[in-house]
Amino acid sequence: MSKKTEPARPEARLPKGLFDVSAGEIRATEGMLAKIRGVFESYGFEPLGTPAIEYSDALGKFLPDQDRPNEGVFSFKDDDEQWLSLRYDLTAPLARYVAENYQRLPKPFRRYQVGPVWRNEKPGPGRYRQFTQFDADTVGASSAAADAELCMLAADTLEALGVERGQYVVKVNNRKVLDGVLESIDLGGDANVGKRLAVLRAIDKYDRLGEEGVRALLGKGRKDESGDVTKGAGLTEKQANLIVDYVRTVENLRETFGSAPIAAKGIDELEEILKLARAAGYDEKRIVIDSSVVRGLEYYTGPVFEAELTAPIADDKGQPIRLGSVVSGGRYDGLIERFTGEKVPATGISIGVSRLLFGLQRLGKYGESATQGPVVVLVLDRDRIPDYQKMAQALRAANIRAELYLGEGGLKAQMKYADRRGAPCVVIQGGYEKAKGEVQIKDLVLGAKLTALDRDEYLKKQEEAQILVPEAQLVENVRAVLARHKG
RNA sequence: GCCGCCGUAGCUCAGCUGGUUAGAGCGCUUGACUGUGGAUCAAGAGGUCGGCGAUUCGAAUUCGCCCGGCGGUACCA
Repeated sequence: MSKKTEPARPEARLPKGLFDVSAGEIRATEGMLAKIRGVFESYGFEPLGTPAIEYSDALGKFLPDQDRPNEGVFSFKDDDEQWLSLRYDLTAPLARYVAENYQRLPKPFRRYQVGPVWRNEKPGPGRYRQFTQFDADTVGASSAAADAELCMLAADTLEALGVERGQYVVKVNNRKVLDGVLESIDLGGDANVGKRLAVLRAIDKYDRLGEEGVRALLGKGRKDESGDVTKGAGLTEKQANLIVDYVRTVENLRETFGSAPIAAKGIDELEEILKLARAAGYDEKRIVIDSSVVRGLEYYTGPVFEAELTAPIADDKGQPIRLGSVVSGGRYDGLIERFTGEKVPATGISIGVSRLLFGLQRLGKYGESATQGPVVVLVLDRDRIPDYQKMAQALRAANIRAELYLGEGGLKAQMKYADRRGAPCVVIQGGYEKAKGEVQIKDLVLGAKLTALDRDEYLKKQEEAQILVPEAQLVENVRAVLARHKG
């Protein structure tokens, strides 16, 4: 009876697709967010915050027939048996916000927003169940100028983050053109919804699969390297040819498809966006028309855009990585109408912050610069902790990151701790120094450079990295050490 | 979801066709060592061999199912 049953212990583990964020990553991300924010602010967008949780039906992911939300969103019921969901993007909450506050808002309403979003999907390479988006949207403007401006914003933002011209491209297309093309191969009408979606998905994969892959998807279907089969759209060869021709070239769009009124409208809009961008100095290396851009199938109604890094990116083993788009967006004129019944034009872009950061780091734009740790005040005499605390406080008062060693270890352990924290130097005051009213300041950065062969020599040299100063001059001497190792 | 590859210590891996108490390097803790990071030396901690079941006298090793990871693919607001 002496042996009690082990208490059931939870396993310390992280749900898949979610990640802890280290100090270095947080610093890198925050630096990046600050730059993005700066650009967005300069365009006049105002910040907005909305909660992570919304009613599922407001997000538009409620399945009325099944009485529960879409599987792709994390959902749960509140006390009133109402379905709530974690937001899966920042656009749906914006639509809700605008609809709810419509009378109060200046129109056009232009806001930016940054925050985590969640998707309950299988995680993959560069694909998580929580990730950060940084959005800018203009609500209440139907003009192509609003769309053009977002493309320019995307370009400016990437450049502000250090992506050079030629290392990125903003690609623009228009859903109306796509609709017109589909119509011109007799895929209009309700009967062809399935086929239309299949064709759009195939077009979207042109980048990755090339002409051959797309052709397979348009026709009978495609088998990938692992042997998995994707069903094709079942188009005739003639239809498929037209689609492939369309995707392959942006020339002669009007001649080929202009007879369809929707397509003509879309082409007008595309040309207008391009004209505005060119007038503002954004050339064809930065903003281009790309017929293969499709984007989300559910709500985009006109122009769609995406930006990608064109510079080659490789993983640790040197294998090239297909990063995908780092900015995406488009016009969604029907999203607010869902709530109000009134048509409100809107257009926006979304930066995939996590993915972009990954890409930037791969391109060497954003090293996780190991930030300098705090100055550590060592504890030699336990009963003199108040004195040590005072020294740490004096350093803080002088705007120097400093901490008292709070562990239990001996001097050696404390040195090791300071080393690991990346401390530039430590402050030491034992009985000898105290007696003379002095402190030792040991320069750890310099000390590390003096690693000699044998112990005696090492210890001797170590002393060179250590200065003895009057206690009253602690702050200025620490500051001198810090200055020595800046940058 | 589908297809493929992989699961042995904190990390990287070894363990031949089944055969005593499962190993190495790195890392970690302690000491040699003084009131001082590194190096060296010594000692130590750390493993349900992913889990369950089957075959067998005997399974880390063979087979089945499950779980997890990676990659591809599908879906993707």
